[in-house]
Amino acid sequence: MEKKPGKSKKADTELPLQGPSKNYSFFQDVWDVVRQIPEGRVTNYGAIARYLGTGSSSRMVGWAMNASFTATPKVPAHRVVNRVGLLSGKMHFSPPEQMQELLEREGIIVVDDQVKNFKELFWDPVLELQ
DNA sequence: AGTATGACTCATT
DNA sequence: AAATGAGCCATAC
Repeated sequence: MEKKPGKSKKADTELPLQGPSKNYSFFQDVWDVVRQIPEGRVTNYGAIARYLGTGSSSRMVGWAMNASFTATPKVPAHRVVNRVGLLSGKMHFSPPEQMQELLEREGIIVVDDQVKNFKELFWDPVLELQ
């Protein structure tokens, strides 16, 4: 990935919302949301980011997941996939297959690292959590 | 201190 | 419709 300093589009359409940076509670907030994902359901990074008001910082949700392994109580990080239902974070599990295994244990079908029936299993915190 | 790199996503080409 | 570019911002080097 390249780094580009010049900003051109979309900057003025950004919403101010709450202050995201230097909030260490951001990780905690992410974990709290993830802990509320029901068994057998999944969500994605963008939805969590939107729910927390950080809109376009879905990457940071990924970082929060990366740190979630050390979190207590445990965070069901395996229930967070990318926007098309792909298990993009499986390589970060102890054995990478663990993520799929955990999902299948909850009745979720995974084929080719992708959650089947993703659209119906999708749990949107913005809608479900209010 | 500056560059690079992501468990991402969206708009534009 | 696939590929590219561009924001995002905490860590790593």
